[in-house]
Amino acid sequence: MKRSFQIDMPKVETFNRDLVVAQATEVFHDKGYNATSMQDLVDATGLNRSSIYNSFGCKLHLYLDCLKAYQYKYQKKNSNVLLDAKNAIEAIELLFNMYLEEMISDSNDKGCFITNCKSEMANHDDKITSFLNRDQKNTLDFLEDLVSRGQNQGDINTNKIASEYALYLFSSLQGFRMTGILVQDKDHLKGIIKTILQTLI
Amino acid sequence: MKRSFQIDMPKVETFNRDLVVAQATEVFHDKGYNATSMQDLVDATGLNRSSIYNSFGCKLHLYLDCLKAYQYKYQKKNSNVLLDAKNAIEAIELLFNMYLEEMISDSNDKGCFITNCKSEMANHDDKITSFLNRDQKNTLDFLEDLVSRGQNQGDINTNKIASEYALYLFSSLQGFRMTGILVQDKDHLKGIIKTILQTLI
DNA sequence: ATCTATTTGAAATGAACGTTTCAAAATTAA
DNA sequence: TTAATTTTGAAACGTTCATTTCAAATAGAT
Repeated sequence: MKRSFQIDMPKVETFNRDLVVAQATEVFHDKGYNATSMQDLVDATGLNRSSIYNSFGCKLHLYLDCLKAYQYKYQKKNSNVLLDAKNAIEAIELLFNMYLEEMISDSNDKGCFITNCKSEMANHDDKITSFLNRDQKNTLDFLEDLVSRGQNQGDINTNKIASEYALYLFSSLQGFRMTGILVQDKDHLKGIIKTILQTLI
Repeated sequence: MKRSFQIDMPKVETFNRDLVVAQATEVFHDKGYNATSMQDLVDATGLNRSSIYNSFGCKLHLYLDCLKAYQYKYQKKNSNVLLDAKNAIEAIELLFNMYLEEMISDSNDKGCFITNCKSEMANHDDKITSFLNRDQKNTLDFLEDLVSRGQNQGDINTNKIASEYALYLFSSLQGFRMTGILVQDKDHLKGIIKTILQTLI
């Protein structure tokens, strides 16, 4: 722990914490939690085994840190997408397209890290389940706000209330990213996006 | 192996293979492949450790047998749904409703066993990946046929070709079952189904 | 240089892992 | 009964697991 208020300031964490988390995330995302060994993490981060335990506590805690970093990264990406969109429906399309590009640029797509976590660990560990529920709520709020603005501005229909469309989009996004694990054809994936959006227009 | 043509017919497999697979499936489905230990399977099946190896080869082979049994079970369920539907769109609705009922009847829904397998193991083991690709093709063919009939009979629109709608439904179904892991509100889930189907009408 | 805290290396912990082994028990057809 | 085969029990295999330990090395601040 850094304690900058202290008078003595001896050796300080030298490694880049964010980088280490990013390296660990890559392994966890690829292999899943249970198939990832501590040795895998030592190899991927270049950190000493003891250092990992000193700095992150345990395997599960490091995993949670990776989940949070991934969540933060994509929350930023999602927000940035909004800046490039002239309206809500285009924002949603850009959102799906962002994931599409990531999916096809990775020849062996691994799906969404958080969705994989849900599939592997939801309702098994309390901290994980809480994280997943919070992430779901965040995403739904983000989408509901987006749909709401689209409905106010007239580019999204008002057949259903914003929260209902938000849940539909949340569900669709998960399915889309699951599908991308085995379907790598860009046109096919584009077709899914178009069909998903059709309902909102 | 049973060899009924043999002259001598000594002790024959006594346990119920289908039952054992069903019991193993429950554990694999709940915990996933990697978190399931051989001891878990011994406990769940009541079989001796050696008997499992004699009869199923190895953990992965038993897992594959479970996947195949699950696949077969739901292929039958899907086919049966068609018998109760007066047209294609209703068949698709009944299909989603069948999953909905299963999801809410299980207070801790575990999602689709095969989708969880994809999330955990796709592109890691060749036999698993082959199974998943075959299952995907089966499902897409089933859905395409269904959509095609709906389009011929007029209850599904022809804005997109049947294969495109099939992929959309495949993706939507995966997302729907992923969503059900944490969303247990029946009305919310019903809303997703309605929205998914809206596009086809 | 000295104090303080971090990082490292390497070994050790004990438990759990998937899998194998094999003799004894069980079962059934001949 | 005898012969054939499966099932069982229990132990053992060697490996890997997550985690701990601790002395030595390192480095910033005084």
